[in-house]
Amino acid sequence: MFPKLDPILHSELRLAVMSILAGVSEADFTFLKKQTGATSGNLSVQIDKLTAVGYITVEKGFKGKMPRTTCRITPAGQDAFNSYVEALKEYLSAGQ
Amino acid sequence: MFPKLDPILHSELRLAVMSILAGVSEADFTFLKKQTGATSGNLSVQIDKLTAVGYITVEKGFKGKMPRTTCRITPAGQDAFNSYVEALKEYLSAGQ
DNA sequence: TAATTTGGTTTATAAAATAAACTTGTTTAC
DNA sequence: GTAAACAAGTTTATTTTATAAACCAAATTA
Repeated sequence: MFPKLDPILHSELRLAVMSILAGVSEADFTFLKKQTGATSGNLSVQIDKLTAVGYITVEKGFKGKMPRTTCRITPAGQDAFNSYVEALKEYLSAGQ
Repeated sequence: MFPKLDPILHSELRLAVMSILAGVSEADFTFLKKQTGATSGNLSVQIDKLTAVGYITVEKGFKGKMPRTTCRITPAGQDAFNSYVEALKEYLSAGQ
């Protein structure tokens, strides 16, 4: 009845990051930080976790002289996000 | 952009319990255990948490000689559940 | 050149989820 | 009648997580 929710996605900040990345081709660290309102430390940790499971890729480069960390969702990440949305619907459609 | 998700509801088992209780007038411990597939210990703890914040009420009685724990959602619990669903939609509707 | 800001990472702490162990009482088998 | 198994939970302990605090290096500004 209740499908298991992917623990990687069932996290407020990681879900917000994935939600943003699902809608754009790429987003950098500072953009994600502004959009989510997260602290740098928390965002850094959660980006690492999403990278570790292959849901996003991280590219480090420079914008002028300043470091820039660019994130992109992977096909596996898109699939996982879609599945998570479907699974959640089972929970939210109570009593229907 | 991303609303804060109620941490009490953003938990797989508590959300499943609330989802069930949102659809019925009452449900007892063993029913919730079967439907969710949770262990007794975990279910007991999560029911306590939902009770502590006033999202559900618990009534202890007997069915014959056996103890019976009956749970019901409160109006505050219904409101919180509805708000949580709305908040989650903001996260799930990525790129739309 | 000193202070501040940017863009992060690493480490520490607090909170949560979960499972394992235990309790109390009941039913069933011998 | 009593020992074993089961029902319905609770309590406690352990493992993960989430989050914040502290830190760092380089760049910019005063």
